[in-house]
Amino acid sequence: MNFEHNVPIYIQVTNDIKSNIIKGNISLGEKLPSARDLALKYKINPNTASRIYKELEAEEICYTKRGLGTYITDDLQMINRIKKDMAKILMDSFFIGMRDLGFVKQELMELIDQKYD
Amino acid sequence: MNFEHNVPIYIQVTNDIKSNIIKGNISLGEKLPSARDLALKYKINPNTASRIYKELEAEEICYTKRGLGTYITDDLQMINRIKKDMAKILMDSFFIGMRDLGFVKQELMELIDQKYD
Amino acid sequence: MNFEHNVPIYIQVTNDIKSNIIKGNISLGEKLPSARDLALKYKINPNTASRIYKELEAEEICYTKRGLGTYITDDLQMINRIKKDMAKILMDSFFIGMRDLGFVKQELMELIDQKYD
Amino acid sequence: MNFEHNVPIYIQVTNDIKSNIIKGNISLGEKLPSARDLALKYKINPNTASRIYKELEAEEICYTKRGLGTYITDDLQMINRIKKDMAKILMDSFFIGMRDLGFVKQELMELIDQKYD
DNA sequence: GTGGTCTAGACCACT
DNA sequence: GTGGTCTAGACCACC
Repeated sequence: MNFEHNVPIYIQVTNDIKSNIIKGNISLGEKLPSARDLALKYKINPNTASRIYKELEAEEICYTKRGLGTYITDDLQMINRIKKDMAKILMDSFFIGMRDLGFVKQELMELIDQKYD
Repeated sequence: MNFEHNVPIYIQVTNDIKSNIIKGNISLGEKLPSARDLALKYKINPNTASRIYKELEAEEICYTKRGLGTYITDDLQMINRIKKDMAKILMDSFFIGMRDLGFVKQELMELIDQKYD
Repeated sequence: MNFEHNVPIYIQVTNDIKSNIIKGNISLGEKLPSARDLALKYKINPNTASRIYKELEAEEICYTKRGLGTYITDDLQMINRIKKDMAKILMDSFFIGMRDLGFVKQELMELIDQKYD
Repeated sequence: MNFEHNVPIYIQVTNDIKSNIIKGNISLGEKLPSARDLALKYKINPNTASRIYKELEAEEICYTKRGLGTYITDDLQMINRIKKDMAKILMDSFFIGMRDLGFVKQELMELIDQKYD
């Protein structure tokens, strides 16, 4: 994974994991790699890896069994919730930003058409 | 203007000024307020105001006449350039983000429809 | 039994066993299940079960007969001792905590009244 | 401040700050010491101090102005909220614990009386 | 000067 | 072996 400058690594990895959950690459209830292994996988510091799991825990996406590891929540609604949340953030900044630039509905439709050609 | 947490004030004000240029609220060649007045207008620190003008100058959106003040470039193409640049940044993060969340073209079209109802 | 996150399982089970002794669900001199059976009963790791008996032994609440199993002490004063110890710990953290929050005697009395309605 | 063993320093300091807010030693809207100064005051590592402010932010007790410092929320209801939250945690563990030990209402009343003599 | 992030490494409790 | 906490120190962006 190549990290963007200007946006914290722990945010980028957190989002990557969330995307993988949404896309089904990671299943509900699944055990995540240990913080140390996650650090190796993404070539980051183990402390940063811990922070990522802490972040995911704060969002109730995973939980931790002491001494055993970190697991994805098996709450069925969680996936929809984070998909909705992440989409909302993306859409809000996009639509508000484009509106401020003077774009109207028709133009946005055309931009999407171009994008998918 | 209400500032977002987590995104630098100087970026937010810079974008606000750019939007106003694009929307025609600020005209080509127009004189901008002094850094001190800008600070009062946006209720920000004067140092931050200076930085905003530095930023706008670096992007060749305005220029300084010594002893007279800061003026918007009167280059007609500038407006299209910044509109295109800002739109590109918004679209890239939007489309990449939504694609990572598994959204496809059809769904994006529907979201726009909903948004404009 | 549902375990609290953030508090060690071995502490929670230890307290549960102590409570059962105090409430008379477990009698003086009674034989406790083997560590393996305790693990099954509470759905915990056998190592954790061993640790629980070690803990109880350290507090002189039970003792081990080699080859026979683990037995509750038949010291009559033990029950009062652990009841008093556990109550003291609960009360100290409660009273100190509530005092730090600015609660006074009268308010505590009222809270208890509400609690028992 | 003397720290308890077994409970994270950052939790203890967080609670200390919360108590001070509740008791009125810290006012709404007040600027908190910089993370570095907090570290000096409590004789802890600056990183631990940062973590404390992050914790308080997550609970919406304070917020941070970039480059300026950390400030107590000026939400009037915040004080009642955290007072209620902290009291609830204390009371739950107290009442459940005491009930498990077989104490009844009358006995709790008497214990409070003794405590305040 | 202020907070934010990241790395490095140590120690501990829990399973 | 697993996560949790803490220290130490560095670098950066922001005001």
